Amino acid sequence: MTAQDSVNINCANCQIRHRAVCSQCDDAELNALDKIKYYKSFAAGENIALMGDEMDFLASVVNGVATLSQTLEDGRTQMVGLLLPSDFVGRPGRKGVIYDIQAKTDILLCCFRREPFEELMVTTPHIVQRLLQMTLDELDAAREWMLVLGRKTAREKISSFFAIMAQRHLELGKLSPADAIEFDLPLTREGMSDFLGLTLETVSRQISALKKDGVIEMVGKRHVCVPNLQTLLEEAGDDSDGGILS
Amino acid sequence: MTAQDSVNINCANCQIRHRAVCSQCDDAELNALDKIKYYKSFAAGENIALMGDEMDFLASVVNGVATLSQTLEDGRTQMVGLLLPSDFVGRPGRKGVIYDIQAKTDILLCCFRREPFEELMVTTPHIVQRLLQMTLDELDAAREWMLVLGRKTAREKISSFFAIMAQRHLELGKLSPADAIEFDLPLTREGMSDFLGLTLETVSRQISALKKDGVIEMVGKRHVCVPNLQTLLEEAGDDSDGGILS
DNA sequence: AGGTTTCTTTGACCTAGATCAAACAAAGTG
DNA sequence: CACTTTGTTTGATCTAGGTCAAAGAAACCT
Repeated sequence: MTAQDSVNINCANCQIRHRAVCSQCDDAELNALDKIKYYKSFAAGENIALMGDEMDFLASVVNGVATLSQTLEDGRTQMVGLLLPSDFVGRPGRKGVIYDIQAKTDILLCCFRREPFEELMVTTPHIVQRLLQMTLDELDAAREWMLVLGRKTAREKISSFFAIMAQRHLELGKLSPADAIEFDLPLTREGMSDFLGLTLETVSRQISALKKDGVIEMVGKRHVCVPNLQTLLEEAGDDSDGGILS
Repeated sequence: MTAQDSVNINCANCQIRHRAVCSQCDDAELNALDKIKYYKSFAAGENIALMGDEMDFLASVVNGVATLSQTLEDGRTQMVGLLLPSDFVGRPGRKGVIYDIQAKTDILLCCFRREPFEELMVTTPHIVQRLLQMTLDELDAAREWMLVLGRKTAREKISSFFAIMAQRHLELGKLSPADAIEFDLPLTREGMSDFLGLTLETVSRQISALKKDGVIEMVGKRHVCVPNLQTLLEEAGDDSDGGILS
């Protein structure tokens, strides 16, 4: 199932070229990155790395979805990051992995060998600068999520999650904000519960409730339609601006 | 009350010199920073900046404690950052403030004028590199905190908070890990409740419970003594390693 | 010293969401 | 195609932590 082969991408026509860690690089810098990169794919459900592992590469998500999560001894788990296309995987300067990193869909990574990448970081300011921007965005997103986890109700949590997915979709897509937005959920009910600090039963119940109230429509169990983003944002308590989450 | 005057610090004998954003700078770079810096102090309770403000400086906390927090329309608030000495304040590249930043104790900031600082970031890799490290640390801390907010019980939350404060104190101080650790809480019960996603009543009750169970001792309402860090860590559910939080 | 104001503790009660349980639905397997 | 596995929904019940209320206890006035 790992479509590890038949990968045929070059930076010039790469879909994440303008958002990823390489987005501020000039041709020479891109060339240097190209020399140390390789593609690697994982099937849905596969672990990319587990807590305690050593990871000898850093990577950009080209397509697909992965998650970062932490688990307590008794099994309670909290997702702490959702990695979407163009997001960066791994921490420069630290081989040891401190989260479980799991592919939630089939996923393709553009991997950089750690050693040479870290050397490039010293000599190539554009990479460090972009990485800093991306990390600051992730930090803002994490803080936005702390508000959700700490203070929102179950209904607001679910609404916030849908709102983020919808807005992500808006950014990437070509839709106008007034249109209905449709997308597939990248997570199961359990995945959402781990993201939101809820049980999967509560997730299911709240989705049913939002459906009943016409805030969302569902086609099957994974496909969501948001007829009115503003309504959803109000349910999320975000109101005016809408959450950030990079 | 603002001890704005009588500030007499130079980088050579600055207490946060080895941890702050300037810690990797050589003499020339430090000199450049020195030219664009000034000190500014705030009294306990004073707002350093509010959401929506424009901040025309970036800064390092020299001493004292400040918090970042977010508030929903109906007043529910969640603290999303605790700024301690050497921590960086403000986001390079974005003037607009998206959190409320409040001094919780009297605090002294080493401020850099935004424009020249951002120019220095382009020409001085050591600054960007250090800022990236610090931001990655903050991101790890934020993620650690997401686990606390999303999955821990009230008792575990309070224990986690005390554990972090205790460990912070260990790092800075000269104590051996086996000793009893003493420190002052930088937050009121309400402050802790905003940090932990609890009500202040629950915070108070859980502190009483931990006291009764001998996990902590209190002298007055602000001074904490942790006779055995390991016990506290077990209460926090962190067990083995203990939370990160930069 | 008396009087505010701010912070903290404790009690009584209630509710949002967890837990336990069961049925259902879809997808993969031999 | 029956059969297991995995994910989802819904119901019944329970409980951790929230809410409401009131009484301390410091700190800060004047």
